[in-house]
Amino acid sequence: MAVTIYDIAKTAGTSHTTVSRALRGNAKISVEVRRNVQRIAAELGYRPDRTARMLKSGKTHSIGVLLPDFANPFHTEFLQAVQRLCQDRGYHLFPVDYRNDEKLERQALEHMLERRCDGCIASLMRFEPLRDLLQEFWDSRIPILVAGLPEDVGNTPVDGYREDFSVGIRQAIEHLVGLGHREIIFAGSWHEDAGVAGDRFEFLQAAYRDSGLTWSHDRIARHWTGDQLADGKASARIIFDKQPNTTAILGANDLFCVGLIRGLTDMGMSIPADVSLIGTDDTWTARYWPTPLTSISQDTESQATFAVETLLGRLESHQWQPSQCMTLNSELIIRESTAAPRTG
Amino acid sequence: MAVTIYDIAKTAGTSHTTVSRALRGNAKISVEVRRNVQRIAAELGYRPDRTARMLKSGKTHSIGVLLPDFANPFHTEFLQAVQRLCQDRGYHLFPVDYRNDEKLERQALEHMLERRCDGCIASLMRFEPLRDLLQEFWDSRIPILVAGLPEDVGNTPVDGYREDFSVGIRQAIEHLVGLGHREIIFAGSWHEDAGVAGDRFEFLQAAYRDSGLTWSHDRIARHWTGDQLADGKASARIIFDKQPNTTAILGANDLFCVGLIRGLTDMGMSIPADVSLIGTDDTWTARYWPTPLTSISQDTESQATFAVETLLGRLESHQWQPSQCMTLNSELIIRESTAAPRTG
DNA sequence: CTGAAAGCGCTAACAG
DNA sequence: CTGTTAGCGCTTTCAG
Repeated sequence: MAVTIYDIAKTAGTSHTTVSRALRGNAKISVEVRRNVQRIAAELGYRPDRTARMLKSGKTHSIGVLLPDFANPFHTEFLQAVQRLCQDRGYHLFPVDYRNDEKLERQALEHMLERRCDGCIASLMRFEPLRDLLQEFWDSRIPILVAGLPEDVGNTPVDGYREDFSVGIRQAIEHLVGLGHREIIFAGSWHEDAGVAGDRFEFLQAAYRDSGLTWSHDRIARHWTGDQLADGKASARIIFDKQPNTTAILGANDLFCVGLIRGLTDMGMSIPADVSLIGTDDTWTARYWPTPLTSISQDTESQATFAVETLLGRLESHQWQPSQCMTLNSELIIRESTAAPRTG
Repeated sequence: MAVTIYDIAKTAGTSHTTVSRALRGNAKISVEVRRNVQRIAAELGYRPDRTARMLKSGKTHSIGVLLPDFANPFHTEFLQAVQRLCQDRGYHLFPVDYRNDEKLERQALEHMLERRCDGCIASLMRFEPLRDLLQEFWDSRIPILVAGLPEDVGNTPVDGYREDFSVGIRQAIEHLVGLGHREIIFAGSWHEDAGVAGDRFEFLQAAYRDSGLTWSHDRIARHWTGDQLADGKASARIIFDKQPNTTAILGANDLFCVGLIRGLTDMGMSIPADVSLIGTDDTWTARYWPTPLTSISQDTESQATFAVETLLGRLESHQWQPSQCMTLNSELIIRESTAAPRTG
């Protein structure tokens, strides 16, 4: 059916090996033979079969990128950054959206193992139940880099990075307290026992205390169905039903915030007049929102750079010793969604 | 390195053929042998090598999905819809974001050919310069389905669908004229000679005339750099510099509208008090925006369904006769971004 | 029901 | 510089 190097070899009157070499230009081949082969290949409409190449060479030149939700601008911005970095290095991306579904998440990881991706970058919901697969990646010598790696990975050998939200959260709380807020809620949509969000609570707690606020678990409003927009919208009511005195909210991610704003608006509240809001991630939604969102910013570009460099570094140097984890800083960007609370 | 069926065969004391059969469950294999093989495979941590499977069987079980911009919710919503439909049918998606870059677009298409995708769904910038590749897909018996197929595909054999914007645009113009608008601009960010947008102009023109408005090319404001958000933002000023009497704008896509709103807001204009705005695509941004956008809605779900059904239909039935093109209707959804123009 | 043998399209020693 | 030979890991006839 499709034309192969054998077809080219036949019409060129040479061996398929020569064709293979001529087409890729590495080896020493006489100029005329090369040109002739290339001409014939073009005439015949030859396309190399990558699946064959992969099998033979054991390299797929592809990096799997596992993300929870392509609808979330944070993840697509990250993906685009990764893509820009990879394409110059000759790697193709194999992006997978597991849509906040743990079953799909696991399947996707297994799929990457079976597809023999050269490497993998993954933003996981929960680290814990995937330890076995992560170990398998390591054993198969497929470097995998995990975004939002929890503090305690135990003896599971993985690379990764983690946001240090302590700074950003502290700045956020101080900013709000400075404006006069006392009733601040941290709201978001995450899985009950997600590791990442857990980390933030300690920072939160510390930040609250250091700013002279009393801490209690009521300060956290979690609502999870897997749909960030809907969860955000629903949260508006939930928060004010339980804590009617709330004057400021920290939203766990920008997509959730979009939903939250919708919910608040529907309740007749406006931002920042009735309630102050701080987003997290600082995606285009935060920047372009009619009332631009004050946000705790993650540096997507740095994350992507670290991820790609670490991954390709491992790939190209075959270093399999220590696993790396980088900590990145977060920072508060003040815009217009925060203001002094309504008095009285 | 990795464990193969030969390794399993050896420890199971059988042939690799039997192992292959036992593992997939299709062929007739005695229950005990099958169980034994499966147990050993699990113990050894066997993972089938998909690249080998692909090469041997000639099927990759993957559908390439080529899209211009993952940052645009319209495209990711489509992608997620396609994914939902494909996963039940046993196909994996291979999504590629060509980031509005014609060079990357072409490369990606070639890559799918070389990766031997079973099929392909593509939303292209311009049809014209890709005719040769589209023909190649057809010749290679790789069904490809093009979103936003132009009216005139000549003799290039491709499947596709196209939005019929005439209805939506007519409704939009009538809606605006009904509210009292006379100075309506169609604004967007598209490549100079993109085929799709061209279609809309005729509808536009007809719709303008039928509503008793005078038509001229000044009614169209095109600004293209490839970044929808930035283009939208910049367009606000451009539009009012040229046409200060504008009272309503039709935005070519939702991401562009987000930018446009930003630009308008920066100029101190509010929606719909100072200017009415109608979006296109009706993504979550339109629905969740603080002032929910009146939108010309494309039915993403229908598009995805048609795309997947047509593609898999071809794949499974090996029908290579007539190429199909479906026309889908658009419809105006009225929300809060449109109102009567300021009098005087 | 099971095994032996062939080969998917390509790359990579190893000889010439 | 070029050709011969041998697989990569798997599926698939074709005989037992």
